[in-house]
Amino acid sequence: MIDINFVRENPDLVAKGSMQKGIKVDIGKLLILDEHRRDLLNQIDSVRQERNQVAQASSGKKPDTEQQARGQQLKAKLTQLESDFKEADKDFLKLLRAVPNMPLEDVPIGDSEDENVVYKTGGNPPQFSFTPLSHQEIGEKLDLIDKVRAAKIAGSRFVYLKADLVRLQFAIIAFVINELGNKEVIAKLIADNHLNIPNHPFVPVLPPALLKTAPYEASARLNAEETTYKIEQDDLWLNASAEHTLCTMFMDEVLPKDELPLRFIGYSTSFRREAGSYGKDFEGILRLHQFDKLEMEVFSTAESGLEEHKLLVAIQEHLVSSLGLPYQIMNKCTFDIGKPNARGVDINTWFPSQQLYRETHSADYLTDYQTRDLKIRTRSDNNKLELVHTNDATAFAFSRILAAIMENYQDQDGHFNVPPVLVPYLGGQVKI
RNA sequence: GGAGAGGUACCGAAGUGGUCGUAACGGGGCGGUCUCGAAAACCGCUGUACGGGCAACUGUACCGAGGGUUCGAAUCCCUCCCUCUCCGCCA
Repeated sequence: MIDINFVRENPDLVAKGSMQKGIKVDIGKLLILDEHRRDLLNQIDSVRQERNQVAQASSGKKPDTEQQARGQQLKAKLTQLESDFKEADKDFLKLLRAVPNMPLEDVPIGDSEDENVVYKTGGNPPQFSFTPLSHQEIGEKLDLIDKVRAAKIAGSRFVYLKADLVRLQFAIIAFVINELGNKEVIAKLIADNHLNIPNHPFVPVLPPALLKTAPYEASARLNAEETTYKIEQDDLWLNASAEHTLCTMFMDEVLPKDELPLRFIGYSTSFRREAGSYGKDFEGILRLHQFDKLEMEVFSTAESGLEEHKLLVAIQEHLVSSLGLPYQIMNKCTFDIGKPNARGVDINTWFPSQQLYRETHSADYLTDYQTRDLKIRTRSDNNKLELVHTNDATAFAFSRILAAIMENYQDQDGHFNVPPVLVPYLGGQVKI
C-alpha cells in the first residue's frame, strides 16, 4: 500500500496519479478517515494512560473502592473507544489499500491500452510458403495437446500437455535456470544496458503453490473476484503466479543490506479463475485456468530498484531472442500498468496464426508498495530501517511460450523445429 | 488424525495476576578504559510501530495471532496458527 504520510502531504498528486491510472479513489474521504482514526487513537492513548496510573497507584495492595470505581469507568470508556477505533481503522485501511502506487515520471500517460508505447521490435515474423496452422491444430495433429479429455476431467480452460511438448517445457526450464544462474550472463546484460548494479545470479526456487489470506492481502496481489481460487475448508488461496509466494517470502524480515539485491527464479503452477474473460481465447492454450510459469523476483534497495527493473526487461529480451522468437517491447501506459505498479513493461511475441503480437511477458516495478504492508526492510548505512523495493517479471509463461514456438517454428509437414538453443537440452533432437 | 512439549528482545533463556517491555541471567553487537596493536579484563550502551512536540522530549502498544476475565495479564480462560517428539496415515 501507499504511504499515508505521502498522501497527507501530497493529496493532489495522489489524486492525479490515481486518475491517470483510471482508478477511482476518494482522497478527501481517506484523509477524513485518517483524521478520525488518529483522533480516536489519541483518546484511547490518554484513557490507557490514566488506567495505567490507577493500576500503578494501587499496585501491590488491594485497590480502594474509589480506585476500583474509577478503573471500572475507564474500562467502559476504553471498550467503547476501542470498538469505535477498530471500525474506523478497518474503513481507513480498506480505502488506503485501494489507493494505487504512483506511476514513475517516464510512464506514458494514457486512458486505454492503445496508449502503450512499443519502443523496440526484435526478430522478423517468419514467412511461410503455406498457410500457417494454429498451435492448437499442430498440437492436435501431433497428439501434444488434449483439451477434450481435460474438459471431461476438469472443465474448460484445462489441458493435457503430452510427449515432446512436455520435454520441450523441461528443456526451457533447464535453459532458463542455467542462464540466470550464470554470473557472466547477468554481468554482460548489466554492462550492455549501462546499469550499475551487482551481477548476483538468480537462485532457483520451487515455492509453495498456496498461501494464506494475510500475506496475500499484504502483497497487493489478491484478486478474489476475478482471478484467485480459494480453498474453502482452509485459510488458503491457490497462487496466481509464483510471484505471489516469492514476494511474500521475506514478510516481517529485515534483509542484510550487503546481500541485496536478492534475485530469484521461481517455478510454479499458477491458477486463475479468468472470471472476466468468458469467450476470450478459447482456442488453444493461451488462456488456461492452470499453467506453469518461470518467474523472476528481485528484492533490492530503493536506489537500485529502477535499474533492477531495466535488468529484468533486458533478461526477458535476452531469453525471448535466444529462442529466436519475433517480439516487441512495450512501455505500458498509466492505465495499463496496474494498481501496485510504478512502471510496467510488456514483451509481446509474434503468433503467426493470429498475425498478432500477443502478451507473453510482463515486468513490474512495485517500488515499496508491497513491502510497506509486508514489512520487508533493510538497514540503511546510518542504521535506519528502510523499505526494500520489489520487482517481478516473467521469464517464461508456459503454455503461451510453447504455443509461440509451435507456431513460429512450424513446417509444411505439420511438425515444428526445436529452437537451436534448446537442442542440447533435448538430447540433440531438432524437430518435434 | 491421536498423545505430549513448546512459541518471551539479535541468539539462548528466566519470569505463572500488581514497581512498570529494553523485560533477570548468559552470549553476541556497538562505544570506552587499558595496549605499539590485538586478546583478556573492566565500564557503559543495545528493539519496533503509531501518536503529540520546532526540539530536548513525551504518550501508547507490542512476551506466536485474535478474543475474554480483572481496578490491573507475559502470567488465568477460549479459539486459531506455527515448531518439536511419539503414534497413525501417506509420496
